[in-house]
Amino acid sequence: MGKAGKGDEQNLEVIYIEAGDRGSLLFFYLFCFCNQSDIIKIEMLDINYLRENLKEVEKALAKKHTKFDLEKLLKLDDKRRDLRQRIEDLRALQNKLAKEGKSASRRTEKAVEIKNKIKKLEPDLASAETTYFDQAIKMHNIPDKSVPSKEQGNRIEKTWGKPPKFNFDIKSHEQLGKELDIIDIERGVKVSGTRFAYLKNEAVLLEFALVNYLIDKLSKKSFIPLMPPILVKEEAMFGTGFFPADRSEIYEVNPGEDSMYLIGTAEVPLAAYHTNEILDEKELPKKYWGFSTCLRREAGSYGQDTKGIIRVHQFDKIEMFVFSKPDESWKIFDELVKINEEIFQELELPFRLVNISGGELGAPNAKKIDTEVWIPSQAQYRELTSCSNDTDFQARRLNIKYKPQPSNLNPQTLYVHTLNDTALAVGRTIVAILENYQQKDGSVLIPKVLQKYTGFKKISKQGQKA
RNA sequence: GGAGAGGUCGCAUAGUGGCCUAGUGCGCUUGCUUGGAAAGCAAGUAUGUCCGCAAGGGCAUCGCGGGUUCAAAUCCCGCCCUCUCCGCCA
Repeated sequence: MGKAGKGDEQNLEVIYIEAGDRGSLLFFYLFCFCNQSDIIKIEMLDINYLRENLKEVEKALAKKHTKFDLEKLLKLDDKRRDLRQRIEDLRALQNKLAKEGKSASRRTEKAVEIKNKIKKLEPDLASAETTYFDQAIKMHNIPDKSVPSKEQGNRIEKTWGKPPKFNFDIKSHEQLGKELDIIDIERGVKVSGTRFAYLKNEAVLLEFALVNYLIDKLSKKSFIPLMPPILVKEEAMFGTGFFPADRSEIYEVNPGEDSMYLIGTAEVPLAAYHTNEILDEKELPKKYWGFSTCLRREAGSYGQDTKGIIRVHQFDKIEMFVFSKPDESWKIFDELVKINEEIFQELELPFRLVNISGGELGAPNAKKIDTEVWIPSQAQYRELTSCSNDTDFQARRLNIKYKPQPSNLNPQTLYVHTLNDTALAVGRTIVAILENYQQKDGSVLIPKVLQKYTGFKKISKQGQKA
């Protein structure tokens, strides 16, 4: 139910329609109110940490493209804290009186007075919570020290391999796809509209070969395989940070009826897998990989990548997702990037690692390393995979914790850290293979590591397998 | 799509306005006992937040949110979720 919808036009519209259907404006207000108070309980950020490290946090957030008024946030916190304390004191008194009064079994003037005082203060607290929440929800994760600022821009951390040299006029993947009869964009558009395509013949086999190659690879690294649902509830979208920020990217199914959302990445159901759980420390880090079809509206990207299948509404992806202890997450981050490197080294595709600057970092990310692979027809490196450490940002919203083992006297639960990393964006990898492995005669060789999975070594014009 | 049932501590259950500061059983932890184990016995067994050096204490949470009341797990309203049966179906 419109949980993350506060201040979101699209969502308000949905609510309004529903309210109209039932012909009640009152319903509309009730609906909105329930909306917020439900999630308002989530502590989206560590306000005490922020309070104690204000300067540091300010400095880190300055790397970002958005400005944050931390002073205001702290003031709003002070206000709700104060009101909460006053109400709690009154309640303590009320509870005491109720206990004393049970024998008397009758109302006293003092009890009524306290009751009324509380009733008067409660709306104030509710609005203070709401104001605080509205401010807090806009906060981004705090970028790591190693993240370049917006001004510095993305930083290339490493380059591997060299772009291939061709002694003939190269073709783009859409050209190759059409001539080899393995990618059918025209009919994709006919059936589903722009940014849809059919894979056909060897491209289909190549897709499954890539997937199988990766399953083998990840199985050796003790990841737990998951086939997640691709339709999720709003809580999952909110918890992973896609709502409210990237709402326009998400397909909604039967608005107002089912209000389900199609995932743009398996990250969403993988992250939400442990929602509201306290994990056993001994099991951490918990590493998963999930295969899913991903659906994205690509709203506002009209001019970009209009040709080919680099940017489409639907594609398949294998995503790695890790729940870790806070002090291990950066080590795991490096391990994940290492896997990205290994994969492209084995596929023998030239790539570079890019440390994404604060200017482009998503709200949940503390750091992000993209792996960009050389795309010959564009004569540039393009993003194929993306590894992020979201630290406790998602864990807070999804309420995923663990209890530290050395059960000292007062073992408090802590939020886990979450990391997500594309293991394989199947469509874009096919693009990279087609273009980098193309031959003068218009055929395409298959990377050695994949040949045992495809069963053929070459895709050629007649559709003959070599 | 039609008809019903239900959501209480990790699990299972009790609880229909104040003896609930949520009982009991199981599980788990620790201790006693033992050559060791089992059994037995004893104690403990949630989360959040606030105050406090700590010990400890306040408040909230019985699916969620409102309402009634001096007092709500319990009564009223709305919502969410789960399950069962019938129908349809890969």
